Amino acid sequence: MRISDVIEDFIKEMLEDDDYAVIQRNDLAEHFNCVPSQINYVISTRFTPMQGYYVESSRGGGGCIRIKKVNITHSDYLMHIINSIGDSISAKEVEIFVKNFLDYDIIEEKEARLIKGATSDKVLTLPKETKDEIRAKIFKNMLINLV
Amino acid sequence: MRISDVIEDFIKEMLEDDDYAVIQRNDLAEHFNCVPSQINYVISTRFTPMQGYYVESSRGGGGCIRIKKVNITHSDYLMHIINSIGDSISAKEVEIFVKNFLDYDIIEEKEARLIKGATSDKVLTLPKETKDEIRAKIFKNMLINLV
DNA sequence: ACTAATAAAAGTCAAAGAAAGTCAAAGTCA
DNA sequence: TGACTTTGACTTTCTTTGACTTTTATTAGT
Repeated sequence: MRISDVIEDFIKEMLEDDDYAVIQRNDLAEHFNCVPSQINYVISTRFTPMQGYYVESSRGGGGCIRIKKVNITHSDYLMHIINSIGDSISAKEVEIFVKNFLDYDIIEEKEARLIKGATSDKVLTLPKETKDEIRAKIFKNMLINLV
Repeated sequence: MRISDVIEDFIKEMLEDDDYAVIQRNDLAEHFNCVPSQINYVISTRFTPMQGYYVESSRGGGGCIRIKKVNITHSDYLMHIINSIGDSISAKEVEIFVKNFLDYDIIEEKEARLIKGATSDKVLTLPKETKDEIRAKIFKNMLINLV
């Protein structure tokens, strides 16, 4: 298992007990025996606003990073996602969304496979830009049907 | 015995014990003394969705390939449908299929909505022929992932 | 009490490293 | 000879690492 995944899980466990996960970057890095910037990497790839997290931090003595999971209803969350998706989206981005939907129990395994199946690169045999645009339309329209 | 068959058996044995077979391409290749891309060959010829497998992978440090055997329930019927669909299909035809699937309890309401959402005319904003071709690909790939 | 210097955080960014993916040429076998 | 298999060079994606920067708190000197 990747160190990034371990750190991700660690933070998510903290969030199960508490509303906020408050961490000190250097301590956490030392705890997991990695460089401090690895923590930034984890946060910027796994705790983004798109993924439903709110992150604050302060520097200097006693500085720390505060991570909060914003909890809204499933349908609000979906609407928020739908509105935030632009005219174009990559297969990878769809996958990240789907993973989150699964994590939040918004969809089930089978539905996840349907979404990925409908938006996969294999299937959308079109020039790059058209492909990402059509994918965005398909994805959004599927989500609307889940709300 | 071909090396591909040996690798195939090896993976299938893993799947007997576990739900998922998680492999690292390079390790496995080294283990069987072949080039890494041989693993891709095995997967793409013996572990396709049509054959009842679901494969995911991730690149980069710690990357791996996850292979899952999906439980095929209505597979015969679905396979028959998938094979009978040509290279092109209209939205209307998809709807008829979906209605039948619902009648026969092969899919659920939500899944039906996802399929229709992904294949609707308003979403596939492409020239007529391309549209019906892409729709056929999407529809078939969704069905494959439904088994 | 008020600076100035120092220390203690966190942030940034790009290079290096570690996987997996692709594709086409070459080989094999019925 | 045609379909399947093997091979390998090249590509793409993601993670890890580390040097350098910025911000903030603390402390020492007046």
